[in-house]
Amino acid sequence: MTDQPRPHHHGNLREALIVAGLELMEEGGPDALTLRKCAKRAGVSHAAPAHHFNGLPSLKAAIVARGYRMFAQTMRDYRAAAKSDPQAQLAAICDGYIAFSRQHMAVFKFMFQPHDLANETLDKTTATELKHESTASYQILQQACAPFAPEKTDPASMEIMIWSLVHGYAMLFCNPCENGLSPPQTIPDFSQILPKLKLKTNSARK
Amino acid sequence: MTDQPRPHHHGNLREALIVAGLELMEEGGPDALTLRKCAKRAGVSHAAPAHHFNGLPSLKAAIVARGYRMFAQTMRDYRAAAKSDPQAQLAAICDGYIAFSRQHMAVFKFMFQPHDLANETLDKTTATELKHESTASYQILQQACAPFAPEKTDPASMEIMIWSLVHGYAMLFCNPCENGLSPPQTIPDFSQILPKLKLKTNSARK
DNA sequence: CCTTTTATCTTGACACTGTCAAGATGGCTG
DNA sequence: CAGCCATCTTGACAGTGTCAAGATAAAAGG
Repeated sequence: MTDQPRPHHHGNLREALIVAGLELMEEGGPDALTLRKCAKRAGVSHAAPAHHFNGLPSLKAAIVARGYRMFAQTMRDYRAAAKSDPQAQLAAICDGYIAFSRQHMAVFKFMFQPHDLANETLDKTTATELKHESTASYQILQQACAPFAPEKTDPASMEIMIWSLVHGYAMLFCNPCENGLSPPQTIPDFSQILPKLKLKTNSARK
Repeated sequence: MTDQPRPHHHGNLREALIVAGLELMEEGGPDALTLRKCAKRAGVSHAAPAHHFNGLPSLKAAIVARGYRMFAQTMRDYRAAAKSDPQAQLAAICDGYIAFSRQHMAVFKFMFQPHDLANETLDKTTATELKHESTASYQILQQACAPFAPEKTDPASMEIMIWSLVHGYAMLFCNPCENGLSPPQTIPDFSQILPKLKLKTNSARK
């Protein structure tokens, strides 16, 4: 009942601002993300965020980093629930990839939307956070692709092919089908597309 | 010499605003695109654009539409310079796709970045323009993919697979390799990736 | 030729944004 | 207890999109 509205020290403002930003984006699209609105939603003055993020781009980067964390976790969950053979593992990760893009479309769009950030204008915490979470996500995909890289070839080639495929596919659903390169009528399920690659494990013969 | 600065009637303000917007975006990134700056660059008062675009989203949509036009033209040029067999035609279109994404990276990123637009807030001219140019682009890809769709299957399946692949690949280069899902070291050329699909024409046997 | 209409642009204003500077608050270390 | 320092507030500024009202000039109609 002691309703002192603001204890002056929020306690965990940085975190609160990130989740406020996520909420705002899910509710009103990317342009609804605003420093002042985040501050208000966190119950804090309009200039408070400046002490945790060196500007709006840094807050955006932190949100993207948070998105990567959720993204990686989704893929891990799907992977854990699948069989252990390489095909099933890769398919599971792709399913997780696409599932995340549907469930958290706003964040997903925002994550892979090319911002002006990534410059050196980010505060160090956010920059390292972003780097860490994004490489963690990529490594999950990388591990799943490794069994399919033909011997004597750069595994990156296979990674990029699969990554391109699933990412491009996920991106197709991000536009409301009215503008942009909207595909014709119905889009086949990804489970019908991945097998077209006819992937073979490199150690299957051994 | 009769330097009357503004003839009050610009003559072709809509067009001038679009190219101004394209320039601004190439120079300073997506966030540098501003109604007022476009107006100033076109030599016009800050509220003039409102008479040609019903708000900033519409101007953005018009710029995207212009991007699609250049995009389609690039693919047509590449296609025209290639051999006439289906493999070469498809490869050429993919090369054009990727070439455009490199040469006009700012616009390319902007085109495929999910905006809040596409809503019904667009003025009719811009909306139909956008729809027209984007479907024209997709049809080019569609035609090139058609020969490879296995009979008795929905050709959309093959289109989407190839589209996903080339689009995802092109997207990989849009981030300055510091943030986002940056791939490891070196990225193989797309000419090494497309053949992995081992595409066969459906009428080759006939 | 003159008048009326209409498209086009200007001016001014408003609320909102990000960002900076300066001060207030309160927990922490010494 | 004193002082420090991270944290937050207040106030201000330039820049933004958007709206309303008026000015301008080209076109249309007699």
